[in-house]
Amino acid sequence: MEPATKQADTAAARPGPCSRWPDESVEIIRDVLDRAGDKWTTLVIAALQNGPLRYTDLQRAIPGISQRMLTLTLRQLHRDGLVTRTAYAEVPPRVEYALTNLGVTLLDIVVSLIDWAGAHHTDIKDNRRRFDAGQVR
Amino acid sequence: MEPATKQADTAAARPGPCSRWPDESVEIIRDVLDRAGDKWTTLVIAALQNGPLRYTDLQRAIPGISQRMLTLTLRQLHRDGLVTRTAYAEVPPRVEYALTNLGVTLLDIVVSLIDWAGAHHTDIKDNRRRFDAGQVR
DNA sequence: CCGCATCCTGAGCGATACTG
DNA sequence: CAGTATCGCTCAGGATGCGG
Repeated sequence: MEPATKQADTAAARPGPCSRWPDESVEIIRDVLDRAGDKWTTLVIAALQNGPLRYTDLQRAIPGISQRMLTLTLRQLHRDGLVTRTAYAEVPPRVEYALTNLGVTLLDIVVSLIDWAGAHHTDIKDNRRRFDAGQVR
Repeated sequence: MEPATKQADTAAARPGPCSRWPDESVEIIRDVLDRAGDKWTTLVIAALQNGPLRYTDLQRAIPGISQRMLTLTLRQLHRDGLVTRTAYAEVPPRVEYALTNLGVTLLDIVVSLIDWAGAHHTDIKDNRRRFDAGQVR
């Protein structure tokens, strides 16, 4: 497709996937990307798709998660403004987590990702099997 | 695999975000999700959006990646059938990587994610600053 | 030029026990 | 109920060097 001879004068502009944004933003975008694509983040966001949930409800909604990771993930999400944390001063105490508007915008993508995984995991399992059998093409 | 009879105690039948699919698939979906949301995977997929690239081109297109991670990520993607690996028996050798059809389906989501990060990283940076300043609400 | 193998470090994560 | 604190351990991943 592309002749490799253009590498001489492209010192200023990086031909990368992030080239749409100024260089300074790239780190942050990476950071955001890392957080958003994170395993637990994805699952927590998805778990909140039908409305607010309490801490223990979340823990039950996400089978494999440990207390530590749930707490950490929720704090990150709260810090980033993706979820709200509402503590009711009651006895017994009650804390609810819910998606913010920003969180909802991410939800769409997260749902897409989960759907994708659900739709193609069979193909992928198959591909892996074939690859492991004989180093295909 | 596992006996279908005694499974009741752990996370067998929990109403979670993945409850749309049979329980056996959940692990695999998790696995796929983990892979698909992976930092380097995302960037590699995005880097290939405009067509095939050679190994070193990919390395240049993704500034922070190490050889090890690039090799590993590419092998995973190849194994999962998301990219093709074509080695030309030339001197000097040339190897090109390209998205498969399956890879392209993931590309859409990956692009969405990157766009999302690009669109909201300012908000998020702001949110973080505010959170760190005083433990807001 | 392409890519794999090895070594090594430390961050991430799970398990457990403890407070408000 | 909703977290925090501490301890280990695994393993992601960077640096280096070799092989095709």
